[in-house]
Amino acid sequence: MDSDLRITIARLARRIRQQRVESDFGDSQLSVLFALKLHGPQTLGDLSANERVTAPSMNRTVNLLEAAGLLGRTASPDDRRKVIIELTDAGHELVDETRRRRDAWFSERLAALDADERAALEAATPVLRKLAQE
Amino acid sequence: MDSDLRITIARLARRIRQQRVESDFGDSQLSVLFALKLHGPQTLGDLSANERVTAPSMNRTVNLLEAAGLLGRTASPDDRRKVIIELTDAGHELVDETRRRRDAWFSERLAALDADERAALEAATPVLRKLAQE
DNA sequence: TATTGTTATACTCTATAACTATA
DNA sequence: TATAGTTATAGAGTATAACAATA
Repeated sequence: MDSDLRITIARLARRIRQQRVESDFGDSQLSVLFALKLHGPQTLGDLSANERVTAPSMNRTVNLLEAAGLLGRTASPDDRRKVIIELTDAGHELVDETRRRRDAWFSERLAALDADERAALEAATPVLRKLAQE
Repeated sequence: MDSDLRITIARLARRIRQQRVESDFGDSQLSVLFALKLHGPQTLGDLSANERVTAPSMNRTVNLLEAAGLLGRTASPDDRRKVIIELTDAGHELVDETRRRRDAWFSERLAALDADERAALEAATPVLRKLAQE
């Protein structure tokens, strides 16, 4: 039963990811933009730790996003080894728009459920969030 | 609220994926092996359709798995354009072992939940599965 | 002609190892 | 020396376009 839920989650996540509009950025890029939107400016180390990705990997993603004009780097005033990364206005806009787009597919699916099914999902959401933490 | 659940699922799937032992194969490779274990021998077209991946992409994954000795190709007797793909004994074994390993992390998390939380997950599992389909 | 599988090519995301600059 | 970030390089997974073999 455990693996039943585990596999179901993996498959659903895959289906969500596949709902990608042509002009969308990749999952990792969006995930970084969302993290910056939610938690504000962060160093590269913060980002890589929170996304659980190596620093070089995060650096590469940040490079792409910077080239796309969605975020900016500024040296930290107190420790010049550190680099503060924050969203540009375009970055903020893209997050908002992307969220709307990604929700569309998922909302349609939810709308097709009955009240009991939706209630079950609502009750499970905080538990799933707890599992995802740490 | 919709996007809350959607993002939670994406994050949890990511956490599960990260619980990967060094010797593990990638998600896509495992997913193919699991599909073959569950539904038996299939053509490349079947696999790519069910995994919702293009044929060249699936072909590449199948090549890696074949080279690793986990599955084999045989020409279909009735239509020689088709190629039947099936698990080798080593493939079957690997699926069984991998399932045990992957469950370990997830089971630990589930064990830390209380009865209500587990009940909420159990109730939500069929709904999540429904969302993941088609 | 249409379908099935394959090869060629390219891009994203990931990693490890080695390097630079700062503390 | 240690830490923060970066560059170099490599491998997996994805895609589209073009091709071969078979129907």
